[in-house]
Amino acid sequence: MKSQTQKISLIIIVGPTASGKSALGIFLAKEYNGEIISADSRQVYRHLTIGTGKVMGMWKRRPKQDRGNWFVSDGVPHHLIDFVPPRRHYSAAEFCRDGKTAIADIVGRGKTPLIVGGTGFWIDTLVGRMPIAPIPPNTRLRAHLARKTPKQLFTQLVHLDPMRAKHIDRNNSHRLIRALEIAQAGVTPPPIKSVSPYRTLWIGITLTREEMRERITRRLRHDLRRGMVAEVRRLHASGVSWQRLEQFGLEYRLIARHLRSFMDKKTLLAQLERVLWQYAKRQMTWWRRNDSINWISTPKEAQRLVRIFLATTLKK
RNA sequence: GGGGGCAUAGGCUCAACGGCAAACCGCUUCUCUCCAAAAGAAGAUUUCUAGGUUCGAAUCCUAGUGCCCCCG
Repeated sequence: MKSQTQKISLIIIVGPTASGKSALGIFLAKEYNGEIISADSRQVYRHLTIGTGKVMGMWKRRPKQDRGNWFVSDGVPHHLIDFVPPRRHYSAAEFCRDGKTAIADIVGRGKTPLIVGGTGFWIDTLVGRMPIAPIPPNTRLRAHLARKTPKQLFTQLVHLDPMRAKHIDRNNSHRLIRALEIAQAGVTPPPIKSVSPYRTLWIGITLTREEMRERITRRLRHDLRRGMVAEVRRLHASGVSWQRLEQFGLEYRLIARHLRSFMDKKTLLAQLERVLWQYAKRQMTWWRRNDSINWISTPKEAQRLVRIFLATTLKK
């Protein structure tokens, strides 16, 4: 049993798309008796496999008398991956909640949790860098507000929650609607800064621009050869709407358009490269302002950081 | 060989009575309190070339160059 005052140690691996996060995660998990919590807003969905770059894995019965199954890749259990039906929505708040449970579960069995993934926002909510309001989505309200212009939404927010209105992006309907949702619930949002219950080691994979481009292209070619287009066709055939595929973004959005003949194969390839590149840059923009990240370029550097990190835990 | 048309940013996109050269996409950078692979913001970059007319030219005139079309 850990003492109440001792924080749980977390290893977090981030990096732009196709940078090799998953492989590094598995490598470190094997090396240091870890289990992986995937932090990827698309890999949570079942049947989104090739397009999300999900690791190859199998659902296996959990050992001992433990209930349920888990997703195992290369002998390493992965949590919060491949478990949500594609037609259902899974939010950052749910990830935050489920992630905490998963961490407790892993630590409870004496293992080290490694959070690995490309969705920076989700990771930040999980580790307490970015608190979120415990107000569930209100579909009816959202549908109602969706018809208003950002200007109208902003005006409403000024009345309901002037503090929030002060800082919000007044052109961004998504954010305005969510802010109104929270305001209507009559709950004061959590403080900007909260104390994290975790002790964290952030590891970020850096690549030169050329390397990033190369990896994206290579991975894209590989995924197309593996049948990424067929995967999207299958999803739609099984009842996932074009609209839903559109929401998934990137590969799913563009391939869905291709399947509806909005663009030919050549255009598709060019567009895919483009949006993946843009995505990778957006990811980097998110992490660039996180000073805690140790940027590394080889597994050896990561290994060294982890060794030191875990050694200092034991001393305490 | 003869006739006609077109030429505006990185772009098989595209606007501008002779009066501040716009838009869209891309590019660069940024934002982020439940759609985050989402959504939003800011910025850089342009009138084919050489002359002429004019207070003033992307716009009118002349020539050149390139592309397209028609007639032989």
